[in-house]
Amino acid sequence: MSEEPRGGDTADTTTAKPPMRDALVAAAFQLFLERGYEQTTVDDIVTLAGVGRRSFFRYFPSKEDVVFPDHERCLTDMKAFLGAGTGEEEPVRRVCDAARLVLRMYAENPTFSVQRYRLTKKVPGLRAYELSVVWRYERALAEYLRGRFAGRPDGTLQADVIAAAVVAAHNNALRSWLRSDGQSDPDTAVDHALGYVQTSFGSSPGAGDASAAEQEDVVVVISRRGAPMWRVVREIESALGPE
Amino acid sequence: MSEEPRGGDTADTTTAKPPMRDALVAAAFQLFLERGYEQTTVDDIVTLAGVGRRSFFRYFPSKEDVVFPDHERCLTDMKAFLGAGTGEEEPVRRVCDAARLVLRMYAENPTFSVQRYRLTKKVPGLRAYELSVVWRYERALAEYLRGRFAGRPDGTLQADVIAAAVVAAHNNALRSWLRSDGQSDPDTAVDHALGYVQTSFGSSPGAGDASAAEQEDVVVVISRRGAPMWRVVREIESALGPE
DNA sequence: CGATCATGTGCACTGAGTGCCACACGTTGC
DNA sequence: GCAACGTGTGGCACTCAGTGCACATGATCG
Repeated sequence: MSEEPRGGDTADTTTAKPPMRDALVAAAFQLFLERGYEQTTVDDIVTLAGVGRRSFFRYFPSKEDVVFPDHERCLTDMKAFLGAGTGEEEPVRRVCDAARLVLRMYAENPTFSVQRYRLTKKVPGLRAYELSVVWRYERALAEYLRGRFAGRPDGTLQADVIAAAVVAAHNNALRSWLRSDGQSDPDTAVDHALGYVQTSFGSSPGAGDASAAEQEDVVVVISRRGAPMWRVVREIESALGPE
Repeated sequence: MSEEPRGGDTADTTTAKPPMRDALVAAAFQLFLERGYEQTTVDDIVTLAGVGRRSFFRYFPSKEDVVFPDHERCLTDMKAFLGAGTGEEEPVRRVCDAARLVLRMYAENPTFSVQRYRLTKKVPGLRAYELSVVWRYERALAEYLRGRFAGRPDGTLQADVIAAAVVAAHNNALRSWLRSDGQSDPDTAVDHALGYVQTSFGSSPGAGDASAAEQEDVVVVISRRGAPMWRVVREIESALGPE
């Protein structure tokens, strides 16, 4: 695999630390692909990488972590992105943009992402671990939305549901891209999927995004006699657009 | 795991239970509660239960499984419920009803559910395992919706998103009930949460359920010029009434 | 020079999970 | 009665993931 795409040892502060870490990832994936994940022991990895067994667990807290080497950084980036807002953005749109950060990470190394996808699809243990990774993204989005929806009735409920919907839509598009071996265009697929979520939860998906703007904006408003007026107003408000 | 032969020979699937399995669950929870999950070894459990170590793994494929002894049966029930429909039901409403089966299982043993909730909240390993359990429910709902949405454009996308939203809403209500030590009313909370999902995805939540019928029947319909007509029709149809 | 710190290694240990075999039963058949 | 069975159970012995601890190196700093 790619032994060390980043050239200089004197690189930026974020990512240029460990040569050994990358060597372990490369050795691990080589063995995983040629003989399977469960058939590969940590000892096999470290002997191929030429390092001590103890060093493996210094870089990766578990054997599964070597399969997702960059998710920790991506989660940090997502939290930073969500925390860097002015607090005036449309919340649903904001979490959709945050989800796109994950797609960007996958799209940076298509071949690596596809290989990992095939692994996680086959190995139940890796699928379970991936779930816990995805769950942390979802929690980050939900926590952000909870903050933005504070005071709103059912704020935490809406935050949890929308976060789950955003993650599901993102993963749906991401998986279809991975299934195409990275041949299709991931960005338009994710835009389309997230557009569906935005329309479902009553915010116009467009506003600067031409591809999604023309697709669908249908919300049916029927108010039964006796329905609380504050709810009618809220639905209309949220249906009409970005706050 | 479940050695239940398909098709009830005696009573239905709930009551044909090995005594040893229950003894193991009881012993395990006693130790988990008094000294913690990670501080309890499988040897501790089997010695307290008075059985051999090997028998533990005969009934539970892993140590985590003893914490969720009845989810396998519940998942089977959910799949059976989804498969038993006539194919004419309103799909979103159907998966909401399926999700209520999970709530029912939790509500059957409130004290047990609350104890387990406290455990999973504290132990990261159990949280991860719970995620894989919840994921299987979500996949069951999504697969059902994919079948119902077959042929529809973006059918799988809508299926995945709605399934995720239903699970998130259900879990939101379930957790608030668990946090109240089982004192609040779980059914109304779940009805309310699922009602939010149903309105978000364009189907009236009421229709036969009196408690939910009077609470909210407000759907705002705004159709942008150029929106596909089939979607407008579908939204109006589903918003207007019982399937 | 010694002191400190960071990074990598070796070793022994715990504990989960598995494979294999033996034993205790209950039943059926002769 | 005994023999042949299938089933549930217990008892090792083993692999492997993960941890704690001590030790070795090298660099920097006083």
